[in-house]
Amino acid sequence: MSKEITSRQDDYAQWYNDLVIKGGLADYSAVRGCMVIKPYGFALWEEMRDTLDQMFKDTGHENAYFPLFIPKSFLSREAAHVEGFAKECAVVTHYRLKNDPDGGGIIVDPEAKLEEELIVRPTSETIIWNTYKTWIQSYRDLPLLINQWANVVRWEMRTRLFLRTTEFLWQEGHTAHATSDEAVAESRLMLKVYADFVENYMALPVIRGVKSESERFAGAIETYCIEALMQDGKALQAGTSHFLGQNFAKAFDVKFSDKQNKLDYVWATSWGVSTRLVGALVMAHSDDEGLILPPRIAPVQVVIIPIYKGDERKDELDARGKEIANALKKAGIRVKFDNNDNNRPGWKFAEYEKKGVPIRIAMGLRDIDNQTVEIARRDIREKLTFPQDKLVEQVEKLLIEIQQAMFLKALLYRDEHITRADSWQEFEKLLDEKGGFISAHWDGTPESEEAIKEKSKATIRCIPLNNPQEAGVCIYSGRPSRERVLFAIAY
RNA sequence: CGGGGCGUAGCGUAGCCCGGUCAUCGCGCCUGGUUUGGGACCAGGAGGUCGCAAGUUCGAAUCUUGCCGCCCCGACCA
Repeated sequence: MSKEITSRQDDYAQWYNDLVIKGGLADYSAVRGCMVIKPYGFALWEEMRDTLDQMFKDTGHENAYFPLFIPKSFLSREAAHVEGFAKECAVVTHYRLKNDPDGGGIIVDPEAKLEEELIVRPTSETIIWNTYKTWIQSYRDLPLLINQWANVVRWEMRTRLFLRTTEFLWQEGHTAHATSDEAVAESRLMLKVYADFVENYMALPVIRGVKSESERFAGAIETYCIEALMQDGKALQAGTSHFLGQNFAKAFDVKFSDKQNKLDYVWATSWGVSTRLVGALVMAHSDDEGLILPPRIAPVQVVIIPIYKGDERKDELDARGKEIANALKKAGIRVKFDNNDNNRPGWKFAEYEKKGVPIRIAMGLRDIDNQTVEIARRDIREKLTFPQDKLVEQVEKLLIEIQQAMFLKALLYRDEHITRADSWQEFEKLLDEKGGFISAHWDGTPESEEAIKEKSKATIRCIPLNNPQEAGVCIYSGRPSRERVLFAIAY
C-alpha cells in the first residue's frame, strides 16, 4: 500500500472498495447496505466456510437450521439482549401485497397485518433457546453442541462491503452445558478454533483476549475475542465467543435434572464469525496491485497461462498445459488452466494479480522447448524459471512458503504496531501518528473507558488472555491499575 | 440522523460558473483482420429520455425549487 493511500482515510476506503470490486469478490446491490457476493468471492467464502465447518465437526459440533423470523416477544425475554439489538432490527409487519385500488403500483394490504410482528434475526439466541427448552430435560441431553450457517440482518446506519453489510452470512454456534466450567471451557475452545483458523488459514495473526464490560455481547457474562490489525493501523474484531452464563436459560426457562435429580438452569455459550473475515483478509494482505490471497483458502491456488505464437504449436501448448494442470489437480491443488484466447497474456497476468491468485505459471514455446515454466509469486511479485519435472513438488513447496511468508509479514507488521503508552499525551500522539494497538494502563472502570473513547475514538479492543499483571496508573484517570490493556481505533 | 461530495452509454468521465452544432473523451461491447513472454493494434459499428419532477426562457445537461439515489466522514456496530 502506498503512502499516499494511507495518509487519508477516504482514500483508504476507496483503496479497499476497489480491491473488493476489481478483485471480483462483490458488488454493491440494488438494496441499500446489501451486497452481491460474486462467484469468486463466494468461492473464497466457501473455502473458509468448509474449513471452519470441519473444525467445528472435529470438536464435536453438529449443524442444524433455525427460522429466519423471530417473534417479537422472544427478543424481549433477555433484557440486555433486547437493549443490544432493538435499534437495528428489520421488522415484518404484513404478509400480503395487493394492487393499489388508486391505480398504478402495488401496495401493502392493510388487512394483512400480522398479529405479532416478526423480527428478521439479527442473531438467533432467542429462537434457539426457545427450541432448546423442548430439547433439554436431563443431564443426559447435555452438552448440546449445535452450529448453524445462516444469514442475519442488522440495520446498521453505515455499511461497508464485507465489513458491515445490512445482511451478512455467518455461522453461529449455540451450546448448552451442565456446568459453568464446561461452558467456559467450550467458549475458550471455540476461541482457539477461531484463532487457529484465522492464523493458519488466513495467515492473519490475532490477539486472543476478553472484552471489557461495555464491549461485551448483549446478554453475555464474558466475551472472548480475537483481534486483528489492518494495514491502516485500525483494529478489526475477527471473531467472538461468548460465555452466556444462565442468562438465556433463565429467560427461556431451560432446566435440566442432574444425576441427583436436582433441577438447574443450563449454562450456555454462543460464538460466531462472519463474511467480515473476507473483508479482514482483503484489508490485511492486499497491495496496490490487488488482492493477495493466502494459498490455503485461495479458491484458485495456481493459474496456468499459455502464451501462444499464432496457431503455431498451439495444440502442443494446450496439451502440455492441461497435463500440468491435471498433475497439480491430482496432488490436491486448486488449479485453473486459462487458455481463453480472447485475452492476451498481459491482460491475464494483471487480472489474476487483482484476484490475488498465489501462484501463476506461464508457459510459452520457449518453455516447451526448454522443458521449463515461469513461476510467479503473487505475494512478493517474484518470477523464476523452473524445470517442468518435479513441478508438482515445487508448487507444493511454494504454496507452503507463501502461506508462511504472508503470516510472518502480517505478524511483523502487527508486532511493530503494538506500542506502549504511559501517559495521555503519549497515547494521543501514538494514535494520531502511528495507529495500531496501544498497550496502556486502565483503571478498570467503564467511566474511564467511556471518557477515553469520547476523547480519542479509541476503544479497548481486548484484555489479552494470560495478560501479565503489572502495577501502574491509568493513562486517563491516574488511578492505580493492575494491568495493561490494548486500545485501538477499530472497524 | 448530522456534515461533505456526487448523479451525463455497461464502467470511468469532459462540458455546468458564462443557457444557443453540445451531448465529450477513454475503457468496455459488436463485426472483420492482424496479433499473443506484462493490461495489443487497425478498420468499421451499436449503445443516451444528461437521476426524477416542476419552474424560468424563443431555447435547459447548464439557471431556480422540490424530490430520489449513491459514496465518504461522524454517531451505531461483527
